[in-house]
Amino acid sequence: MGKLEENKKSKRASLLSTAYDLFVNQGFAGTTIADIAKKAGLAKGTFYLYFRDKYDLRDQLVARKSSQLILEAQAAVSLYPDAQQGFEAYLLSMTDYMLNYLQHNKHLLKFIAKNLSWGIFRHAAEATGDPESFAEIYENYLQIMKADKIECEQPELLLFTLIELISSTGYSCILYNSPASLKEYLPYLHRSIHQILLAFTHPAGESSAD
Amino acid sequence: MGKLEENKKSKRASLLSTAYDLFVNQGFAGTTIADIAKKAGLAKGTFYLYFRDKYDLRDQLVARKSSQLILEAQAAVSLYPDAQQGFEAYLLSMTDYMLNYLQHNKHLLKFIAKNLSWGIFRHAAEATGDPESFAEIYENYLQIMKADKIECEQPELLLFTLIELISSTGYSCILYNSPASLKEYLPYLHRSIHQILLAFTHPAGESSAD
Amino acid sequence: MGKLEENKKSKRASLLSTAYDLFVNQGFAGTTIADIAKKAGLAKGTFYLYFRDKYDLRDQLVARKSSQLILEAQAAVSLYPDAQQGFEAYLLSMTDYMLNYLQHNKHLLKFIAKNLSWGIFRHAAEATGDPESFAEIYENYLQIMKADKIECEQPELLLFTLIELISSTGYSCILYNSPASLKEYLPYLHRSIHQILLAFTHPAGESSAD
Amino acid sequence: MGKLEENKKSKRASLLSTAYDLFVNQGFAGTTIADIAKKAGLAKGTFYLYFRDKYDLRDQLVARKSSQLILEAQAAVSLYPDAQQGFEAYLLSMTDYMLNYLQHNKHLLKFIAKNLSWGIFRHAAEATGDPESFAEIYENYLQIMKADKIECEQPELLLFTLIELISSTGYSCILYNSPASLKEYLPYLHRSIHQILLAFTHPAGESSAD
DNA sequence: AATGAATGAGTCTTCATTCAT
DNA sequence: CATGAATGAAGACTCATTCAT
Repeated sequence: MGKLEENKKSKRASLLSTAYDLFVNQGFAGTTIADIAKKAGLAKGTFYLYFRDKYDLRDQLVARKSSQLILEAQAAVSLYPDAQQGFEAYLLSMTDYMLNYLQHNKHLLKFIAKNLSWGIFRHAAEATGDPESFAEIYENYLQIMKADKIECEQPELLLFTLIELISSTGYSCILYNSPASLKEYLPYLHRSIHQILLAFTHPAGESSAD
Repeated sequence: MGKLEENKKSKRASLLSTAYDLFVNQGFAGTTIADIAKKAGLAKGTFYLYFRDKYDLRDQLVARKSSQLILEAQAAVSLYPDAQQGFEAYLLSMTDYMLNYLQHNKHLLKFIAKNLSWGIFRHAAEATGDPESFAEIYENYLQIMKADKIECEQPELLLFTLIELISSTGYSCILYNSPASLKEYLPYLHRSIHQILLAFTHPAGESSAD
Repeated sequence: MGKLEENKKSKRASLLSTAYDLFVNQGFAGTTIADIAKKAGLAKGTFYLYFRDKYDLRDQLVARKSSQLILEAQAAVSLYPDAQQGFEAYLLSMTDYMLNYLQHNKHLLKFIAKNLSWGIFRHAAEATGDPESFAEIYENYLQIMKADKIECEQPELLLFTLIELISSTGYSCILYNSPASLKEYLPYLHRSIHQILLAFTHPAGESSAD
Repeated sequence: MGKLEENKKSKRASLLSTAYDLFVNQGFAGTTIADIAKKAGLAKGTFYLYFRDKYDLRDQLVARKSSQLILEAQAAVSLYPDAQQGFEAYLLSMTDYMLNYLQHNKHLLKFIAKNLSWGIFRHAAEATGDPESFAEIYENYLQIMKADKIECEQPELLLFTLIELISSTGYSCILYNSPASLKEYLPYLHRSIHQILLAFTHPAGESSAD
């Protein structure tokens, strides 16, 4: 019983991770269900016991991988002394960590960026095997904001703005080196993030910036 | 001779506009070369006389449509009294115009956003039937900046940053109403743009902002 | 024990009637074992405890439904004053009753007609849950013939001829209105039946017809 | 040009005859498009250039084969001295010829009988490569009737009745020997045909029979 | 230059059946 | 007896691309 449940879970996980490998190496369109099933050591028909279709699998994967990346970044960054300096330092460290990671995993970047959208992210993150992911990410984020005594009326919109900016500019710089390499662009991205923070927050003890 | 040249041009244009209609209504994957050729009144094989393949066509189309939208926005906005107030006012007007337009042309938004990248944009814009488009857009932009006596070391990076931010957040708000509707998000987008400007420019007679 | 036996019987019956509903509504090929089992509240594997395969089920069903229709017709018709007038009147009433019924149950017609054959009919009718059906039908038929003092050397061949004629022409008229509607064709069918009777029987006190 | 047209026609014919062989030997469901194409020496995709789908092919085939059988029978029978004796003799000869033929081509019988219906017959026969077939058959039939000076108000319904009776009883007798072998049943079928003729016709110089 | 018939690899999906629990 | 997860063969159909005409 417990055995069976576990078995199912492991098969699902196997399918998921196998598919990820293939998507990332051969592209979404270039990967067939047969490929996935075969490499996962399952029958093709079994695939459809776990996912409605190829697209269902993709969306779950995008949300899952995005969450993982952010969570990993949060975990790694929490150890940086720099990142302890406050909310902004934390955000910049996160940005650097993630973009650096993506620069070394261009396939992941391609996969995520082409398919990610805030909606899918929230929805799928909630509807999936890791329903806690998004909540966890958001909790961490709020907590650090609070620890720094930052007032922000729309923390979600701020996060959204940052994620969209970072991922879309990162996509272009890393994948096409256009209009600049990541290295060249990063300072400007940092400054932009700094400024956007000002647009959304009332730093402790001050009135609205600008 | 001139006739023949014209003939070719008109066929190419026909293919392009037909393909756009179909991509926008049935999606890229849902549109076949046969569909395009038939609707354009040409034989399937003829398609390959004008485009290397389906992807070539798409990329040219994305660049073309993006340019058109921006050029149209520039033209329209140049008539606004508001937009005459300076560089920032101009950018905000442009933003409003384009997002409003996209909100009423969601298919265009979908098509552009999924496939647009700064690289493709620059490259294809240059390599295409309207080779002047990108240059023209950029010229206008620089001119207005100059007219407002704004100093900016990296005007291209600024433009890039703005376009990426606007299009990626717009995509989510318009198409998914997530995390907020466009109407709700717009004030924050405006503020973000304002702040990003500060990050990139030295307004006349001042030292670096922040 | 008796309980258990009953249980099995009821499951079998449930499978049978569920399958019939589905076959009739979605067609034989359009119905899966999974559909049947699910709707019957049983597991897929259980199906195979009761039927050898999908075809076994179908054949049993065809025979069962055909028998039911004829038995029902016999029962209904036995109450008609008309049908008391003799063997021919009885056959014509039966014909009308059945064709009328099938006209209002086209799905049944389709299902039966496509799959019925005298062989399956006899065999399956005997091998099935209602092994008496065919015998019962045939008994009734013989009895009425006898009551009318009709001599017939090959009553089974007569019945066969009539059933085949009625069902195949009925199929076409009802389902396709081709070459005529049932209403238009019925008079001719009646006449044909009348004539076929003459071909097979020696009405009391006469020598061979024609 | 003429070459190409011919080429297409021969491919279509090849597909048709190949499919027939396979359907008849492996059954309709047991034959795949791949089988057909391969055996016809064409690519799988080519099949779909000539037929909408498997069912389209089947229907055309059924109509074609039925027509061929009848036309062949008409041609063969026209040489019989017996068949010159009049309309009834002609019909009986036709019946014998066709049933005899089918007894030696049980696969054809199976294929035709399971799928034939008067509607498909007329429609497909008209819509197909041999648009004259049905018309031709019917012409012959009318002509012989006329030559024998037979009056018949509904010649089409008569033909329909006969075809349905002959094919459905033949099916059972030949394929299942049930309720009798063809040999045993044939005399009764003859008598039935004779009688049905009487039901539909006013033989020259007489009033309605019976 | 233009055509469109031909290709055939590739796609997703279905489903009867088995078997470990 | 009953289950339903797993199977995997099988199938129909698509379509970007090529090439002989």
